[in-house]
Amino acid sequence: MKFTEAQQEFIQLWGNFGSQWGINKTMAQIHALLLTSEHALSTDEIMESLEISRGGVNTNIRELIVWNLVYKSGKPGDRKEFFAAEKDIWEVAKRITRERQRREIEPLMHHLNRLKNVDEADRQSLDFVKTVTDIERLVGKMNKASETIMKMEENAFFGSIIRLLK
Amino acid sequence: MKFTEAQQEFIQLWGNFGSQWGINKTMAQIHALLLTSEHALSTDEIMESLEISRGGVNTNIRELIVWNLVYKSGKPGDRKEFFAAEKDIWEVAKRITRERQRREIEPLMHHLNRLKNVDEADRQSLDFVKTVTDIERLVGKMNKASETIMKMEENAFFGSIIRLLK
DNA sequence: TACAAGTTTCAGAAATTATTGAAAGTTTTA
DNA sequence: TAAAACTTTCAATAATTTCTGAAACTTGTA
Repeated sequence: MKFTEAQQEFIQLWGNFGSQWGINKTMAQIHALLLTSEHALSTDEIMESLEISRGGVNTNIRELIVWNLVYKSGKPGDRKEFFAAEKDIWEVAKRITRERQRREIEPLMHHLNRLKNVDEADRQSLDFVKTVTDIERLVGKMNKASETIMKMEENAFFGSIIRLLK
Repeated sequence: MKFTEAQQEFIQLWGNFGSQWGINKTMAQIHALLLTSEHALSTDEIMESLEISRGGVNTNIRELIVWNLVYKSGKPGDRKEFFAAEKDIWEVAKRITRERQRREIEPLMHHLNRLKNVDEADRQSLDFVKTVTDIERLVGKMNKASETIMKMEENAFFGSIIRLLK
């Protein structure tokens, strides 16, 4: 399989997978394209490569920048903006986790916690509070676990460096 | 806050949260309703409670049954079907994990693996293979971690039982 | 300052996804 | 066996999400 062919498949795959998880398909595709591109690309190059409009590229790139997965990268002697993605997958995962934490987990936790103020005079409330509390614990653990994995990987990285230096 | 009020909020919350994660909103709402209902509900009761059509209830309930989160529960002397949800949150999480594993993670892993057959003569391929391999490792670890959490919880449960028996 | 090059925005169009409701199908009862 | 009670399906419709493209805006250049 040629590289460009594999890259195209990867872009497709990432796009579909992303949209199953509530991430805009085009955003995921642009991310995949930049992730597997040797150098930074201009808006026009992205437009051509993925056959999407200028507006689409712009909107999605900006969102990727908010997620801290993509950054602008100027090219000397060119007035256009070029874009490149963070390439370290563990760093990518860390940033996605961080953003979802901020956008989804924290508000969810907050709402769940509020729901525990249910009037305990109601008979069904005891079970309800237990359910809500269990969900809180579950979400909390899941969240902490993904952080832990990323930290472990960091340590593994340093670990191997240190091993090399010995 | 009254129980019914809290329950309604919970249903709303769960529905919105679900749809952010690629789960049909109505399905998540029905799940939330059953999760916090004392006894099994009929199709008509669900229709009324969530103001959705008969078809909608039927389709989504069937999907919840496929996910193994809800089961049919007959009532003696009544011809209607009643539905109830698995209440143990850790069991719920285990079943969701299992289903996503089957539907999403496995196909993703398979595709990623195939992409590693990229022609290494192409210069960019080396980096590409590294990226794909790293994603595979990441997804694998994430997946294993969620299994581990659920197993730990099981052990904690047995652990406390055993402690009680001593 | 005026023009050119590039970026951003956003109203409307298109595509996708979810929902309804009524007809067809199934099961139970008498 | 027929009718009643209930469930399932799915074409049509509605709601939501995404995308386009051209106008407005911004920035750099001469």
